[in-house]
Amino acid sequence: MIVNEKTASDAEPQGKNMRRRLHPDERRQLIVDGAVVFFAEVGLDGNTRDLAKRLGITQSLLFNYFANKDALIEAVYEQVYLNRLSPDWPHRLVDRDVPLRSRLLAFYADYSKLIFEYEWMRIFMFSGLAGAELNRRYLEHMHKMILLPLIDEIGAASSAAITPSMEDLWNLHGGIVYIGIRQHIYRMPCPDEPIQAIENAVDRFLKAFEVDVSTD
Amino acid sequence: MIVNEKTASDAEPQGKNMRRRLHPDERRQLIVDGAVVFFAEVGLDGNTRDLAKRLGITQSLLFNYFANKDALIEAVYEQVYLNRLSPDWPHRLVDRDVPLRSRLLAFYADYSKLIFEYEWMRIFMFSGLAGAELNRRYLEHMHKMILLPLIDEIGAASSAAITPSMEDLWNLHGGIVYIGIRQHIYRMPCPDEPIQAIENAVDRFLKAFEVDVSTD
DNA sequence: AATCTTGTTGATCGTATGATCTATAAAGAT
DNA sequence: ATCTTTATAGATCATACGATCAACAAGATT
Repeated sequence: MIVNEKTASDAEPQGKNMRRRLHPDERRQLIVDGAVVFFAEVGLDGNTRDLAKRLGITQSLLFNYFANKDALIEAVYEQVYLNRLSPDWPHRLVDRDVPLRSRLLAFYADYSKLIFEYEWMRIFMFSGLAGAELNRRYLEHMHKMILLPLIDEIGAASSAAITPSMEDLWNLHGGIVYIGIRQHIYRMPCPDEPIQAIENAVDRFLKAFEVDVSTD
Repeated sequence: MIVNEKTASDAEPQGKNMRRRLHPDERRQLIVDGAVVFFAEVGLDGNTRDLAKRLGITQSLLFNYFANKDALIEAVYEQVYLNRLSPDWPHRLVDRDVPLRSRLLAFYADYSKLIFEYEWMRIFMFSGLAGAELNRRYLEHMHKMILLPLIDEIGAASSAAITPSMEDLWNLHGGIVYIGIRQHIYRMPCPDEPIQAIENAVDRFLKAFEVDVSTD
C-alpha cells in the first residue's frame, strides 16, 4: 500500500505538501525568484511543470500569475537586469577628481560583482542566443554610457596623448567578462576573487596608453 | 485556386519535391552539414521537423541515419570541432627561432578565423550552456597545450623577467574570443577584420611584460 | 525489360508541454 | 462559528515533438 504519494526525491521545498494561501504579491515574487534560478540552470525553455514542482506548487498556478510563459520570462528578465547597477556610473567614471585607475577599478569591482553572478551570466547568455532584444540594448547602453566616455578619459590621462579605439575598450571589457563566462557557462575552475585579475588587466591597459598610475 | 501545394517560403532546396535517392555517405553528409547550420541558428533543441523541412527531406529519414537526436548532435559536434585547428600549434608556439610576437599573432590569426565562424561560436555556446563535456575538454586542451606553454615563452622573452599568471593569459585569450561572442551571440556590429584589434591586444599584453617587439 | 536492393516517404504512436477550466479550501470579515 | 472571497489544486485539452514501421520507388543488376 502507498503511504507517501509524493516521494522525497521530488524535493518539496516547504516539507509538507499542504496548500498554503499567500498574498498574490508574495506568491508572485516567490515564483519569479524560483524562475530566475530555474531558468538560469536549465535554460529559457525549461518546462513549466519542473519549475512548478521545484516551487512546490501546481503548474496551473503559474498561469494564474502570468498570462503565458513568455510573460513569466519577461518578469525574470526584469528581476535580473532592471536597476541592478548603480545608475551614476556614467558620472563617476568621468569624475577627474578621482584617479582614472581608481575609477576603472571601482567600476569593474562593482560591475563584476553583478555579472559574475550565476543567474545573471547564464540568463544573459541564454537570452542572447535566443536573439532577445534585451542584450543588444544592454550592450548598446554599455557602449554609449561606459566605454565611449572612457575613450576620452584615457586619452586625456595618457602622457603620450594616445587615445584608445572603441575596439580596444571592448577588448578590455571582454577580457574581464570572460572570467564570468568561463566560470558559469563552461564551469571551469576560476579564481574565487577575480579582483586581482581585473586589476592586472586594467593596469596592463593603462600602461599601454601611458597613463600614469603612480598617483594612486 | 492553389497552384503550388508548397509555398516558396518553405525553401525547398532542390526546387522540385522529387524523391532523390543518394548514396548513404553523401546523404549523411548533407544532413550533418544542414544540421550544423540549423542547430547553430536555433539552438540544440531545434526540432527535427524543421531541420528536415530545411533539408528538403522527411523527418523520418533523419532517424535512418542517426539512432536518435543525440547521435545527430554528436555528429554535429564532430563536424564543427574535430581537427579544425592545426595540431602543431603547441610546437610552433614554443619555436624560439620565430619572434614571440609573430608566433602569437600567427596563432590568433589562425584560431580566430576558426572561432569567429558563426556556427563554431554559437554551437560552442549552446553546448556549453547545456553542460556538454566537450567544452570543458576543449578549454582544458587550450589551457594545457596553448596557454600554459605561453607562460614560459613570455617569461623568457620578458626583458624584466616578469612572468604572467595563467589568469593573465586567460584575460588575453578572453578579450580576443569576446569579439566573436559580441558578433555571433549578441549580434552586435563588429569589425570585419578583427586582425587589427587582435594585434593591439597582443601588443598591449607583451608591452606589459616588457617583451621587446622591435625585432619583428 | 524484368528483377532486386535499399534509400525514402507517409502515416502513426507515445509522450511532453503550454494553456484552460472547474472544484476546493484557506484566510479574512462579520 | 458562519459566511465570503479568491488563491490554489486537479483534471483536461490541443498541439508539438521524438521515434517507429510498413509501403513505395529510384537506381543498380541481370
